[in-house]
Amino acid sequence: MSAEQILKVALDTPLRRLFDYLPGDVPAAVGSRVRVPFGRQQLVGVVMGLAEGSDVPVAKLRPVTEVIDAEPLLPAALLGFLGWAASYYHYPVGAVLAAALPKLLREGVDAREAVAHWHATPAGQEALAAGSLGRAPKQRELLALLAAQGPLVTLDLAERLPRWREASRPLLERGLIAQEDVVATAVDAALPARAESSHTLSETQQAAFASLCAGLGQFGSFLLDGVTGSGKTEVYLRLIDEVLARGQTALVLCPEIGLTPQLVSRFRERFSVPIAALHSQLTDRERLAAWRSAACGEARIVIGTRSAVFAPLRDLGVIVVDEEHDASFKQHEGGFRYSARDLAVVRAQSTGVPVLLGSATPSFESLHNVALGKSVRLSLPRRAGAAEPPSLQLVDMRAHAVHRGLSTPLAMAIDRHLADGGQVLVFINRRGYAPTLMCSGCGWIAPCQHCDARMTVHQREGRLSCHHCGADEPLPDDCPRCGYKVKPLGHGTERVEETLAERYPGMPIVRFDRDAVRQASDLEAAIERVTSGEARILVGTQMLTKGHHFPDVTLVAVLNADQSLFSTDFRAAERLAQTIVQVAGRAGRAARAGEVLIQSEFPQHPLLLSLLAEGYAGFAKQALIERAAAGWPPYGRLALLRASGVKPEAAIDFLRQARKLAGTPVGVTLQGPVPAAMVRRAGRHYAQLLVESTERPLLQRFLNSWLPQVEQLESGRALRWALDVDPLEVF
DNA sequence: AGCACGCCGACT
DNA sequence: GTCGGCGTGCTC
Repeated sequence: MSAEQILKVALDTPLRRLFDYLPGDVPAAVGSRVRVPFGRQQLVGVVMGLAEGSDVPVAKLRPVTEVIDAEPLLPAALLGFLGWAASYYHYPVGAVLAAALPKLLREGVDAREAVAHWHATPAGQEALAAGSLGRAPKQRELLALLAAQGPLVTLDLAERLPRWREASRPLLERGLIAQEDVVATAVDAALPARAESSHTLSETQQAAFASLCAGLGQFGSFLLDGVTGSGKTEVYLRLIDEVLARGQTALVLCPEIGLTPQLVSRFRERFSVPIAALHSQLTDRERLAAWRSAACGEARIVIGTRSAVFAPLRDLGVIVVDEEHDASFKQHEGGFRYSARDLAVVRAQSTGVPVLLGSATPSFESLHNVALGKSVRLSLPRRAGAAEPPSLQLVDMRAHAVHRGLSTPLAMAIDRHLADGGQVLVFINRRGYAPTLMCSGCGWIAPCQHCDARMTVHQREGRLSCHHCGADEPLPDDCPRCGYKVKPLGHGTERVEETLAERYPGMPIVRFDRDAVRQASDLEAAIERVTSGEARILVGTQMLTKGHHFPDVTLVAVLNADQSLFSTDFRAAERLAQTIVQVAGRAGRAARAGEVLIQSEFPQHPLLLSLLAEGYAGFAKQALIERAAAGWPPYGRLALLRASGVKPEAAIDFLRQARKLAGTPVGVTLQGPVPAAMVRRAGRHYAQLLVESTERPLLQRFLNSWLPQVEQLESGRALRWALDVDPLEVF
């Protein structure tokens, strides 16, 4: 053992460096949490490394207060992965660790489950032998039980001796029994029984499954490209069963399971092993329990949203990312901005296990990786059973009368499908009654006081609300400028629901949007109304494009496809195509073929034409050629420096100085700074500076040298700024 | 980020 | 006469 070692500790501060500490009385291992003095406070940090010396003068070093974990909390592999994530996203490693750990662990609670064990003390044994406690039968019974069979855990006691807790108190006080916290150690799970499945795999499912099985035990990236209803989940389940049989565990990432408990219940039905679910609706205690369960090897499957990519599974054997195209895998605000999908691939690579990305509408990144040979594409082209794929058709809104947002052909199609007993799904990506409130006299439009945005009309609530900052005010009757009557302009889900209710009196309608569906139970109730056949018309937003199948829906109507057609963002077309294909996939699961009508003012738009003519794959091929020509991702690599300040010019000024610091780097282009698409949001002024490169290493090298300088800028102190590596949106 | 210290207005 | 506003400076 060498001379005293210096501990390199990661702390949850915005400072992008480690802090050096002298060891305390107890040695600390890399990966363990320590409590350390930091200024005037005590913080919990993680030991990232041990060193012989320190660049900091010895006099400034302080000893750690306490070593919290006797064994490393984070195994070396996970710690290395987190460190990689910190460097790739240029975010302080201490803050990355904080994002990866449950709050209670961040605060220093024991990472291991302490289970109370009760036993009879020698004094208790004597008292029992002496026959005392004659007048306290309950106490005597408890003492006898513990003397004969102890130590027993709380759970066992509760089972064997109801109301034992009361009896335990006097015994405890008199020292006749004692309680000892025993910490649960690693669980060595027995190999589970093979899961039974009533499904027979189709030929293509079988082929995909076979390829995946052959890939187990080593890194490999697979794209499971299957249309809605083609049975992707069944392939996941089979693969995971295989992994479990090898004594390994599985990590499944999916978008927003809080609102979609179906996936978790499907896993629970299939597998007998413990499953931990990690999502945003857990309490701190539940999150800690799930984390512990994964860490000790008890949970064999972890299913979770974005942040579950950091879950500490033991013997990880496979990572599955369901709906990998989904934007919710990218954290794009707040602190640590990362892509859980991309990190899943990195984690799989460093762990040496396969990663399976599934989607009916793969992200362009994933398609590109297939083209580069970095990923293997497994296609499930056919729907399970005999169902026909839905037919997509455009409705030219300029060529037909449009009444309250519904064109005549669309309205007639709805009539027809309802008359035939089908269900109709109406998709409009806008909640509220109308996106605008306008004065019919002077043209005044209700603005948000804090954003460069219009207030959305919520008629039923009688409110105006801003969907960007949450501002909320009463709905006025008259124009505040000229006093003339105001009226809602445009259509949202609430208004479409009203229109349909008037057109089809008595026809039950369900609305799916954030206003109508606030929690999981609302969603389940709404889905139940649809699947039971009670509801005939579904109106909703994005919420309708995710996860749920409505087999009796025979018509899908897309009301406003045009919004994204002319967006300045390079990813808008990809998004629109994914949305249309996903919502179209909700229909016609059963014997009846689904019909999909898309209203557009621009039916000649190349994007829509290629999507209709060649489907998502053909559209993607075309759009990828355009991306390549423009140098956008996945061909180029981006980072976006965003800044916001209360003063209008502060953000731009800061970014100008940041750009000046950059000089003229090789292989890297800077664009801007420019005001953000929405300059003012929630009272702050936003601007951004785009950094582009054709090569990821060049971009990384530049950021490594540039960011420390940006950090030193005086002008950055008074405002908020953040770097977004691989941003999803660049407007 | 916290959490100090540090100098100028309205209150018991 | 104090309580407290948030400006700037530091944290191994």
